[in-house]
Amino acid sequence: MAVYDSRTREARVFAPITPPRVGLYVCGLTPYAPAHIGHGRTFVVFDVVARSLRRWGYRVFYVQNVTNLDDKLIARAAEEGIDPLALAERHFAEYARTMERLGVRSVDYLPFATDYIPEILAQIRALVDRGFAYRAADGSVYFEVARFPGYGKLSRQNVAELRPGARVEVDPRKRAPEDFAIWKAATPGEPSWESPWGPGRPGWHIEDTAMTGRLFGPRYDLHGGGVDLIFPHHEAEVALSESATGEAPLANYWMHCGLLLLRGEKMSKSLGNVAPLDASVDKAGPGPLRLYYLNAHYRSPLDFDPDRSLDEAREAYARLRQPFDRISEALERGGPDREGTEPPGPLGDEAEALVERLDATLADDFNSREAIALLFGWARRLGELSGSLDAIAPAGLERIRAPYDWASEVLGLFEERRAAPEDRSSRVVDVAIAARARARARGDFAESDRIRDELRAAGIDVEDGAAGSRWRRSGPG
RNA sequence: GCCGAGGUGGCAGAAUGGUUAAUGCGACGGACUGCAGAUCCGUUUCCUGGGGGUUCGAUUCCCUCCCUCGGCUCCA
Repeated sequence: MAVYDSRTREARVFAPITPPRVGLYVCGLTPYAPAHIGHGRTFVVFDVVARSLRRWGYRVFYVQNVTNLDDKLIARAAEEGIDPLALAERHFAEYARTMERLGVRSVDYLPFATDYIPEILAQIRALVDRGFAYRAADGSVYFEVARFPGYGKLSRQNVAELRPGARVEVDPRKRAPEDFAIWKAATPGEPSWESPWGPGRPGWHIEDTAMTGRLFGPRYDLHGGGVDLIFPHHEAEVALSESATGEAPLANYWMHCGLLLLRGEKMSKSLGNVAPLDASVDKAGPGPLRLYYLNAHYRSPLDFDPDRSLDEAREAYARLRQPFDRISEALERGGPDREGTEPPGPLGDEAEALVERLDATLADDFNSREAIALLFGWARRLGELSGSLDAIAPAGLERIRAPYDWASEVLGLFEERRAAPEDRSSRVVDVAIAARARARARGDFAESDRIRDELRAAGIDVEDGAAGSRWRRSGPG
């Protein structure tokens, strides 16, 4: 398995510190507002990373932090007149529901920043004691970048050439513009904790290193997040942890997910170009949305067009899953004891070889796009024999379904199909279809069309073919 | 200004120092159908930002220019 490490800027063979265990840490959400479709990309990508590693035998401990207290949360909560921690809780609950719908279930632990205050204070203490951090007059504590010579090695930034204040105003309490707050002095009315430097709350960067220090130790295997976090956030994490512990590197591999752009630009509240994640799951369905995300290399930027991207993904997803549905239906119809033939030709062997190839493709820096292209090839292959599936014995059907099972396990596709097999065997629908068949047989197309329209209104699509009528649920797949 | 990622057909997006540059969407044609949709098959063999260079051969490697996007100390 090889992964592109954004620290060394090259693809490297993956070797965990203590195999088969893998510590995976991904920067999660600051739940000050509902998650948008760009967040979804990052979390689906790392869901596939975790699924893949587990499939290949690694025992992954996947941690994704939740920054449940920061300036934006406090500002937003003040607008709404509620407690910032409660606001975070509310948006986090929605986020968790959306992740569940999207099939993102690989995360083992979602620690909240405010649950790690003792670890944060301990790390600040270590940094102050070692001379890497200083207390400002108001009781805030800052990390002094000039004391850490390795600063910039992750992002390859040169401190002298940065442009302070480009996006965020420079805090006058700092000794140097590049210093950053690790403890923020309390403001009346905001949540705060006692500390040796006065009451306050944690800065952003130190929450991650306090958590990983506690959960993984001074070094761990894999750190992920969006590319927009490389600087300053991840650079600050490196500086904090390596200064506090004296051990390096903090993470052996850094994976950075490309941004999802909305018509060429990053989503932001100020531009007003935010596509909410939950509504996108509603519109596209979990499977198509995952397909959309995974249909680009994770490191590439991905351009989202709200007018067409989700529709395209739905069309493609429906096409991809068609043979899978046919196989599953054939299996359900006959039961495991149904008699039948072997799959024609060497198809079963091809399926086996394809699964190996899919694993190899994903093992090459998680090239999900290439894997999807291979899966479409398999769909085409199976489409050629769609009519004769019924003749194949259950064991044979399961063999040729193997690439789809792979896609389900690793990419998280087609899970909705598995979750709701009862949709396929609704007696009521079968009765309506039978009534419509009788109407068609006697040439009563007005009645036949009326039944079809009513079924469609109820979310059932009817398809007429040579072998009779078939039906399926319409709507998000 | 500095750091980084990109520029591939109508659109979204892969890949590779070498026969027709994947895959999907869309479009077109056909099969199926009472019609439609869905599905299946086929076609879309004049697509690699501009200019240099290395090479027998460059979309791929090197240089340069242009453009877009991201970051520059609280963004997935």
